Amino acid sequence: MRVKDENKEKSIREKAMEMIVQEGFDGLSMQKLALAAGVSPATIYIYFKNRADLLNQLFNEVEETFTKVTLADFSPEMSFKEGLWLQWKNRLKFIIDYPIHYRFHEQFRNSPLINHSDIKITPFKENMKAFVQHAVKRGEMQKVDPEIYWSIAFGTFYSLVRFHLHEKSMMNNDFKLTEHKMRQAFEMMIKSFKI
Amino acid sequence: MRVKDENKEKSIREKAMEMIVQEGFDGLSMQKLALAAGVSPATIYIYFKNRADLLNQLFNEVEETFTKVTLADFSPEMSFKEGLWLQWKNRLKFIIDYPIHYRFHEQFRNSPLINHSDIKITPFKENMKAFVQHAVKRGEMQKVDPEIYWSIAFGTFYSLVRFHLHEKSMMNNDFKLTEHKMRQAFEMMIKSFKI
DNA sequence: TCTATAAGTGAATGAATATTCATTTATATT
DNA sequence: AATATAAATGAATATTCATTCACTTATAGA
Repeated sequence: MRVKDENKEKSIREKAMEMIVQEGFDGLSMQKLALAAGVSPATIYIYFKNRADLLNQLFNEVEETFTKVTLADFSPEMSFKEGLWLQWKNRLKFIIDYPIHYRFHEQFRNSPLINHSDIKITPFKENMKAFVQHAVKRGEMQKVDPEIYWSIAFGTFYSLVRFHLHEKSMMNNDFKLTEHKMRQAFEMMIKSFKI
Repeated sequence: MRVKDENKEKSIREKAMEMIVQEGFDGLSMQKLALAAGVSPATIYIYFKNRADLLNQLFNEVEETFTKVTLADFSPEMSFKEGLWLQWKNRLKFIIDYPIHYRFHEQFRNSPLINHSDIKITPFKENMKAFVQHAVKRGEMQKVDPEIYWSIAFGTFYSLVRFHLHEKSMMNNDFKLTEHKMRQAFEMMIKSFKI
């Protein structure tokens, strides 16, 4: 039998994400996508059940990559400060290495599509839960509702990223959120957790 | 001459926002909108130049309301802590009083449409700039790049809101981010600014 | 080399899309 | 009451849409 050309699927996935990032969800039509990916419209339906399935698969792909990058070198036993800083660095790495993934993800999670989608659960939450439990046990932080320290630790980070994305264009490669500035923000933020 | 029926425009605006919040940008078609608003498709084009103009006008309307609510009772001369807390309360009020506006705004600002739109400048930034200048002069906070304290102060807030929106449904009226919990997060967050 | 089979296709389908236009309707002014 | 005028309309237009289908192509195993 004829063998599957993996470049085809990859091309479809890549172009789809690019189109969505550049033109939004209503900018993605199957025919335009097929054209951009150098493929027949019908071919898309070999790899994806339909348009919604394509979007869901893209989202899951992004989540997978995100989890992989973010958890690199991370261990729940790390000290609170060290672990959080690694998370910041990893997340920034993801944003820089996969800018289109990142923008697609931001767009998707703020859209109502997220409700209709069947998203896989990432191993992420459990990891972070254990991380905090260790930190509390060691007395490195107060015991408060998880959403509170989450919000301080990552809300600050993403807001910082956002500021840099809005001023300059990440796409034009002038996305320079220096480690120095990140560290400065981090050192201030981390004071929140002083007991 | 025949007089303009203001209910018609209001209905179009409201239904459009609802549809976008519920189904996303590609869920908004002019014909469905006309049907929902109880109006002929052609009527929409009396009030809006085209689809893009409609979206932009909606966004500007939201920004206007947002600015009004957020700056209520606010003065740049307030102490840093007091002023920030008022901002948190005002922003929460906006989210609770105008849930659809809020969700529309979140969706819009994360979409590529934001680049093509001609958005009016809000009096917001200048207000906040003055606010921080006063605080620095009074020695209530360190002098750092604005994006840093912005990120800590509001990144934390919006992240907290987001947590509550994802768990429960704001639409179902069980959006209960209590002032107590907000205050708890605020007290931790504000420690970042201790000199 | 032949064959079975899944990959891949271009053209077609009917539904939905944004926008326009000739026409009707309501009202402020005369 | 008559008129001028802009609001409002329903139907029509030409595109574009997601998806399907009958067909062709490539290749693994015989």
